[in-house]
Parts: sequence; structure tokens; C-alpha cells
Amino acid sequence: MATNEDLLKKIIAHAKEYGFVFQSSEIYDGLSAVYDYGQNGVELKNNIKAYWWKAMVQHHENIVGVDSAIFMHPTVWKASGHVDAFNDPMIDNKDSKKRYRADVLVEDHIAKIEAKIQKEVDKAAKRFGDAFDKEQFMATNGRVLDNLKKIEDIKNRLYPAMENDDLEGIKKLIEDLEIACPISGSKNWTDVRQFNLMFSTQMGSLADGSNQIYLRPETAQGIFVNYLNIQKTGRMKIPFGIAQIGKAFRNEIVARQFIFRMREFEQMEMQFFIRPGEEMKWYEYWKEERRKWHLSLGIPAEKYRFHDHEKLAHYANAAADIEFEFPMGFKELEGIHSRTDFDLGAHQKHSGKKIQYFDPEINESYVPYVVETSIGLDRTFLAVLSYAYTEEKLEDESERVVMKIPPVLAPYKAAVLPLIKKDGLPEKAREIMDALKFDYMCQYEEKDAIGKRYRRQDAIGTPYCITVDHQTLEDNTVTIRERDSMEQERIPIEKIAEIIEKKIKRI
RNA sequence: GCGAAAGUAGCUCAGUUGGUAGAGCAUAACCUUGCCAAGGUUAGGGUCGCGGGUUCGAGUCCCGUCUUUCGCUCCA
Repeated sequence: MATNEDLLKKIIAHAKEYGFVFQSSEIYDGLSAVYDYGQNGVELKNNIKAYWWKAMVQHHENIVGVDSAIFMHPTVWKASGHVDAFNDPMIDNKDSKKRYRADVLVEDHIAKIEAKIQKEVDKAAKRFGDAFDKEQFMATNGRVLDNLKKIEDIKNRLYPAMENDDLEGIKKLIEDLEIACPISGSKNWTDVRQFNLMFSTQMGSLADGSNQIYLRPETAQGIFVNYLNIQKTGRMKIPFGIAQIGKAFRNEIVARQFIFRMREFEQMEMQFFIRPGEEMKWYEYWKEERRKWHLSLGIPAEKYRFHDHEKLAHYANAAADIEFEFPMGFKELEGIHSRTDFDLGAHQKHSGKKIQYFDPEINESYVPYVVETSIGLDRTFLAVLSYAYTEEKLEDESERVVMKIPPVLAPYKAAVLPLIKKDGLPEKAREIMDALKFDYMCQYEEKDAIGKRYRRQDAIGTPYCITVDHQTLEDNTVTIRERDSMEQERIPIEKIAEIIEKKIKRI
């Protein structure tokens, strides 16, 4: 486990040192759980987006894109359920100024009573030795029975109160149980309030209190509210999909693990609209399609696994995660959800606009069902980074760190390097650079020894290094060095593009 | 948010019982070599995370705060 923690630390350090990811506002000590993508990071991130977009939109005639605004009409979030579902009841202690989740305070109190029971059990077990019958003891001992009854009573009040958003009821429960703040020991509590995971801000005049709007907590709703526009203007026939890449914001109480959980993050989502009753077929179809997409990057299948949800979100009737083995273990990377007609139905209800599709094949109108694929862009970035990070010991006992980034995603496709910076080699290398740079991100470097330049390119994951030497001036050949194998081959200049092209065409 | 650990140059770290900051690598310029990093010369770069306190004097002791990492919790 310690080595895995070290691995994440190394990846974070490498990401910073080589311009992939910086902490936001670092010169001001940083902003918690917010990160910026640096000069190499932005290239990698753009390449991931392009690779996804190509697979989802360009390769599917029945999928089109959209780019909806981050601000949306406030009612959207009532319809989507976010106003209700993304609220946690919070309570502050007035003396310690600490904030707690109110239900967690009560749960902790229950845990304390359970600990008391356990203590009684342990005491009795010690007293009776081998003859101790735990079940019988639990069923007959007065103190234990009292405590069990207490727990049951608390649960009978807590769960209905949570269910009904009965904030006063939860406050009353905390007061009745005389729960004290673990820090100050004080029972001086504020009222229970909803702590919304959506960021809010004001639009227009601040004088009017009714202009509060939210930063979207997911990109999906921008697709749903444009369903009618796109279906009509694009003359889309079911089944069809709408894809979107964009930022979303969640004011997580706890946001951590580098770019895995950020308060501002980016999603790549596709909502696929289908005939009701066919959702399981399409759900399975998209699980498989998405699995193939991940594997097409050349990352081994063992790094992925599917996890079917047992506890379903309020909008879904089937859901699976594609999990990736990050340095900190298997974690969710992508979700595939069967969202039924929950969203379109809710928008139809709240907006009063008829959101239906007339299906000429079955001569019926219906609210389409939806199967969604939703992948975290930043998480994909971290997955690529953690897969790619490799420390190697070479034959001569030296070490190198190489980022084995799938070539199609690599920030730079090639580096053009004159062996030495005189004798006309830089000029020749510049010529090659100029010819390549219109089609591929390339770097030109002439500083330091050639071996050092190779290592620098390894560290940012450049698949090919093109080296110009004296022979190049005579016969127009260069050596091309492959990143992972470090093998070199002498080829004519005009073959360079062909080789790069072959390497990066994976999808 | 709670608990634990950490924060000195871009990176990795040193800094002895408190006496106003060092090394290696990296970076830049020039010279030299030329196919798998770490030749030579020179230069730039730090109010030791930030703010208070103790002290004649704080990188070093105390308090607070910010940030990061790990565990609990939640999610894309």
C-alpha cells in the first residue's frame, strides 16, 4: 500500500515538474481541490477530448454534439432533482464553529450506544468464559435491551425525518439525545440547514432576491433541455444521441485525491434517446461500446473492471461503472446509466412543453427513454497519467522515467533534434520541423547532449525522436527513435510523416 | 468536516543545544563533446507556506491559519 501512495505522489510530482498539472492559484498557497492544466497537460487533455468526440460523434451517424451554457434556468435543477437530492442537512456548533452533517452526528451517537452494548457483551464473555452464549445474553440482559430499544427509537425518528427533509425534526432529535460537539463539548447548536452541493451565484440585479442561479452540477441537463431543438432541426430519428463535453461544478464537502475529485471538473457525456422498453438492449450495447473505447487506447484490460450499481440514483433503473485501477485502487472512471424517461418527463412536466417523439414505425408518440454514458475527463487524464508513468532501469544501470502515453494522446508526436548545433544540422532539422508542424505537434530542441534530450522527451511521452546527423546532409535520411523500445531506425525524411501517422491512427 | 503526517530555490534535500540560509540536480549564456541524462566557465533564483507570540535575536520553540497526502464520508 505504501508503494501505491508513493506512486501517486510521484505522478503528482512528475505532472507538476513537466507541466501537466499545477495547483490553482499556487502563488497564493493554492485553492483547495482546484487544479490548472499546464502546457503539456492541456495538449493531453485536448487529445483525450478529440479522441472521445471522434469515437462518439464522428463515428456514429446518429450522434450529434452540443455545447450548452453552464448557467441554466433555475427550474432545470428542480426538474432534474438536484435541488432535492444534492442537499445534505448540516448543523454548526456555535462554540467550536465546526460544521457537521446532522445525520452523521446522530449516526455517531448510535455508534456510541453500540459500543456500550459491546462493552457489556465483552464483560459478560469474560465472566462466563466458555459457557457464554452471546445471543441469549443480548436477548435477556436488561442494560443491553434498554440500549437496543434506544437505538431503535432513534432510527425510527432519524430515517423518516431524513426522508421528509424534516430539518426541525433532526434538530429536535439532536437536542433530545443531548449530543455534544466532539470539539468543544458544547450542545449549543445552530438550526439544521441544507448545505447545497451546487454552487450558486446571482444573475442580473442583486436587488431582487429571486435571481439566484446555479453553476451546473452535471452537463446532462444541457442536453435534455435541447432535446427538442436538436431532434427537430437535425431531423433526428430515434434511436439517436447527443454528446457534450463541458465543465461541471460541485461544492463537495470533501474533495481530494489530486484531480480525481475536484470542485470544478469536466465531463464527456452522451445521452442516447431510445424507444421505451428497449433500454436494456441499448444499456448493454453502450457498456460494450465504451469498454472497447477504453481498450482501444492500448491500456491492458486488467486495469479496468465493471461494477454494477445496487443502490440506484433517483433517475436510473440500471447503472454500471467502468472502474480503473488508479494508484489508490479501483475507482469510478465512467458511468453508464439507464435514465428511463425521468429527465425528459420531468422537463415536460416543469416546462409545460410537450417533449415527445412520434415513432412512425410503431405509429405511437412517447417520451423517449435515455441511456447515458458519462465519463470524467479529468479522471481519464489521471488514468492515462497513472498508466503511462514508468520507471525503468536501463542496461547501463542508469534510470529513466518514461510516460508511455498512448501515442494518439501524447502532447507531442515527435521531437526534431539536430545531433549537434553546428555544421548546418540545425538548419536541416528546422526544415524537417517546419514540414511536420502543420500536421503534428512537434518540438525542436538543440540544447544539451542528445541522450539528455531523449530523456526529456521520454518524460513528457513523445513517441518519436527524429535525429538529424551528418549523414542526413548527404543522403536525406534521419534516425527515428521509438519512445518505449528506445530502438532506432534510419529512414528517409519523406517517410517520417507516414510512420507517425501509422502510430497515432488507433481509432 | 474529523483524525494523522508533511510544507526551506523549479526538483530532491541539508541546516547541529534558537545567532539574520547551503548542496546536488534543473534553468540561462558561452566553450567543448556528439546517439541514450548528470564536461568546463559564468549567471539568475529563497523575506525558510502565511500570520501572530516568546526572545536581544526564530528556518529552528509556542499558537493560529492555508495547502497537500492518507483514513472515514460522497461522487463523474
